Amino acid sequence: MAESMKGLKRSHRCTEVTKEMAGSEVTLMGWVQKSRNKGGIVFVDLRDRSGIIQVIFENGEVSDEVFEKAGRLRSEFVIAVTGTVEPRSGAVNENLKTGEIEIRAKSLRILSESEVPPFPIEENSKTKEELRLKYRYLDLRRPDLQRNLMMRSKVAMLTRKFMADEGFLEIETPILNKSTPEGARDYLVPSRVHPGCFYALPQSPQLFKQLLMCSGYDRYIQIAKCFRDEDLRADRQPEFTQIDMELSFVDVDEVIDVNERLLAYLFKEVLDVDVQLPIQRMSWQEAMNRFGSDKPDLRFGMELHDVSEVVRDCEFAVFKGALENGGSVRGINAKGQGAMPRKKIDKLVEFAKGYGAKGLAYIAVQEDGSLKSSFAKFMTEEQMKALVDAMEGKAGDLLLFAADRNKIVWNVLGALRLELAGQMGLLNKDEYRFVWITEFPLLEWSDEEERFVAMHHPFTMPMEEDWDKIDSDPGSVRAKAYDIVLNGVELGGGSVRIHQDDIQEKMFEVLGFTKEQAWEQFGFLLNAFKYGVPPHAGLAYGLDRMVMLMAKQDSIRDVIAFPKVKDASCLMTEAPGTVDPKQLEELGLELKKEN
RNA sequence: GGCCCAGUGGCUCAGUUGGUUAGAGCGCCGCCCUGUCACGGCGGAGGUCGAGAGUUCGAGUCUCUUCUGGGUCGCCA
Repeated sequence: MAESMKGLKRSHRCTEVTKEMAGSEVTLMGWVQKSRNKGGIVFVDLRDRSGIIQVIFENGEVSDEVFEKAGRLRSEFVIAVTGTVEPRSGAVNENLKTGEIEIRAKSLRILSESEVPPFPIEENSKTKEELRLKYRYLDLRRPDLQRNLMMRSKVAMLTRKFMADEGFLEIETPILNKSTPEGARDYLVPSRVHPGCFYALPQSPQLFKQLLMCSGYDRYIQIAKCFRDEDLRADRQPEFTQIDMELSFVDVDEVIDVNERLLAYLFKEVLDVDVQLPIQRMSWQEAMNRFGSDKPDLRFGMELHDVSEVVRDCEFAVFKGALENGGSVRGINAKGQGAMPRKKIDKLVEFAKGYGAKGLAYIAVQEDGSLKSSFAKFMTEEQMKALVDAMEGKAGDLLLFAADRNKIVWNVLGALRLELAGQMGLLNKDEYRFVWITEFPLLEWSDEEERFVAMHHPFTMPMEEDWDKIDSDPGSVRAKAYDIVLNGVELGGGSVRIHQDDIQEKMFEVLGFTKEQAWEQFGFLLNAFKYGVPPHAGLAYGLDRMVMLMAKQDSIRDVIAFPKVKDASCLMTEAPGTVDPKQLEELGLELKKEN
């Protein structure tokens, strides 16, 4: 029978009780982590979000009624205990923050009983995620998830504080918006009042924050929920949270400056980690050439080497073909992996094929300096030696090569580099290596759409020095766009926005919009720009990813209270669900009959 | 949409070349225990081996289909 807490008031959380409070009376409330009944004395580990403290019920010291009740306690019962703080008369428990003290109970109320939970409520759970997500409210009781969510709260709180001190205003933007076709798929919400019309949930507050700049709010921030109807990953959820900001009258450096100081502040306050400022900057081109990725993990080396010139005259058809088609041959050097068994190398080849490679060439430099290679027979001895030298290959190294179009070569070697680093144990979660990636291409060719698409978004400012090439060589125009990358994860990104209507019109033209289409989609923004628009720029972080890295987790699900699974459903609520036909009728919707 | 991994008591797992009645640890239930904290002792309950079909004298084990979860490619301005 659940008891009332009438007349009781919690005095402390469990680990707020200290040994200096010995002798005083406290009232604690929480969950029974564990009870150890010794017959004449009952030990109860009491848990709340702060941690655990031991409570003792001693026969004779408490009333028979209380002692009998204490004997009935089971895991996850919710109880209220009033008692005296005492230094432990038994052994100290080094594993507990409160290990030197205990509460000698005087009274006990069972506020709520509990069935046996379907999995143990404990740190470092080995329970399958499927089950944990079905009972997420129990999973969230576990100390590691509680720490993650408390850290997340702290990051959000500190961000607001820092940005407020920097003169930013927190302004909310709408959730029900107009759909725009560029970019990710929208989540749509049917309109009851306008049958056949739909709102779209925001993929980001992009256009609204630009309008706020037009309206003179010169520094805006929002911790904003965003929605994208795309397939999930360990670091992608259909709904996620951005720390979104926009600034007026600034160029790239000022955005970077305030954000570097924000990052340094957050990492110092939350993790006591010192971020060295300024954070390193690297152009997109350099990142691709050196790391095969626009989000390079700088915690380790294993950089790409372009060996196209070294192998230009060789007879190996794979290399020759790639070079003749305007591609390149590049390699990475996996130090000390020269003895890797053939089977494992074959697995790497398969791995590379998953990223578009047709194959993977390798040279294993043996301890005696001799070479084991998949393509030596097509090469002269001098060519092989030159290649090994170009790769800085030493005895015991494994050299891996990809030859194809640049995009594929980068993609393959970038992925391979990370895979090998993982296998070689080079990824230290305690190390935080930031880098700004700058000078992104403005446009990217889409084979599917057979046109250029915006790499960032259509409002991104091109670099002045490249603008004259917008007609002759659009692919070579760089943008005033920047990403902040941490340990190989894209933490955030942003750009300087176009505020000149002639440049904006040209952008739409290059992207294949007719004037009518552009006005149909973005008319409100283009109109706003007619009435005095300040130069502005902004940036948005993935808050979930940031907290994931800070909490040293591998998935953003571990820093989101109620995440969705791979098919975007919720195992706990079973959303999405069907709706009553009446609701559909009201919305003017009819479902297609399934065959 | 493609590829890869996993699914065996409540939880985590083992289960040999297909062969008796499918095991272990933890948890759970009962009894005992006044200094435990991975408490201890004694006893006990609990399994359509994710589902379906097939091969076979015989399937947890082999084949096919399917479901669920995870990773990833495509996708994610």
